[in-house]
Amino acid sequence: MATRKSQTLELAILGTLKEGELHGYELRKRTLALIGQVRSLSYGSLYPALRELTERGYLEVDERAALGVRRGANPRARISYSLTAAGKEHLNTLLAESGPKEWEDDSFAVRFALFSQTDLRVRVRILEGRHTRLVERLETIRDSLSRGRERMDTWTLELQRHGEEAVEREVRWLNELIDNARNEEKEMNK
Amino acid sequence: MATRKSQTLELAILGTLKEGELHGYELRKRTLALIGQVRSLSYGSLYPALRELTERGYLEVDERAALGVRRGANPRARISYSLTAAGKEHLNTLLAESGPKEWEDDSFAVRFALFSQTDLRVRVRILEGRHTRLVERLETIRDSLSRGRERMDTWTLELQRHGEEAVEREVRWLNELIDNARNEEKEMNK
DNA sequence: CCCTGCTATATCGTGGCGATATATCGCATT
DNA sequence: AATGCGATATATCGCCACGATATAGCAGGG
Repeated sequence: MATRKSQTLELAILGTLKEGELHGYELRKRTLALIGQVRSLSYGSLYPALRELTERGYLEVDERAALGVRRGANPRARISYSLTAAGKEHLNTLLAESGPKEWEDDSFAVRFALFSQTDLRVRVRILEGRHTRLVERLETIRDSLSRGRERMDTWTLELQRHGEEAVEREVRWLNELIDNARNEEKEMNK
Repeated sequence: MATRKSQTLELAILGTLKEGELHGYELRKRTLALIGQVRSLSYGSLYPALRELTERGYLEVDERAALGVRRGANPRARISYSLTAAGKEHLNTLLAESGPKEWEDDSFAVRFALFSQTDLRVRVRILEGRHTRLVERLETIRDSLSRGRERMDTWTLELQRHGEEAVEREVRWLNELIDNARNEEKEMNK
């Protein structure tokens, strides 16, 4: 069954917190700066996630500030969160993964944004996986385009054509990144 | 407070059904063929939506088949849905709208896919709105890129740069479409 | 000096996704 | 002829994450 709760959000939070302690509001801004183009992040997801991560022992909160808020003293009192030792460990575990989930749209963006914290070999595997995933998608689109060439509506066709080009662009982009990463790998082995 | 239930899904269903009656399974395939690159559509959303649209009087079902299924006779018995008169009217109402909602990612894709059923003037308004929306997004990205030029992580920067180019591409695409539509408008007024 | 907008926390309703269940049909494989 | 897989077809269920909403202090511009 495994936690169906998106590890993506979990990873985004832990990865952002790697730099140092932050309060919720600032954390959200930073995370959105990382991946705001692709994902959204509302407080309705953030705060419950923070609470859960704290319960699991991956985060610790600034207790004094927290008490202040609970007493209703000041709604602007910042509650700072920071990674515990277990949290750092868990973050590294997540950063080492490179399964099929990692190359879906949402997850990939987060993984990519955290590449500077990611091992070179894992990086390459993720890029390659994403590449394969997109090539599959290209095939699907092209099948659909050639099968329904005449049956299909002009605008639907145009939309798919535009989508196809967008995927092609991303594939080319990935090719460059993979090349660079492979060269970097060779440099290291010298 | 006004149906918070995404009109997008509603419109996608009604728009697909415009062509003629369909059963759920086929309806899902067709709709995904239209906008599958951008949106997803699970049965967990589709069937409840079909039920609700039927209750609101916009759809009618093939009763005999429906009874057959309800009796558990044949789980593969097709239940066909078709637009009622009220449904067609409602579809036209939705197709005439061109508010700020219509140029968000999800909604725009659906509206675009249904352009052949959409009035030329509404088409232009939606394209222009989408254009404005994307230019805004470009500004946000560029701000973020120039503000944090040195502060930001290499990979985050690279991700945003790539995102920026994707948006630029879509803006150029829209420019072409808007030009074409404007010319078409002139042709008509001659 | 007010009032708009930003900082900052938090919860609530619910829509839609992904998983799951069930069962039939067609086609290939042995 | 049996087996078995994948596609067809319907439907529900748990629950996560979004968007809305509430509250309130603070800063700054007009």
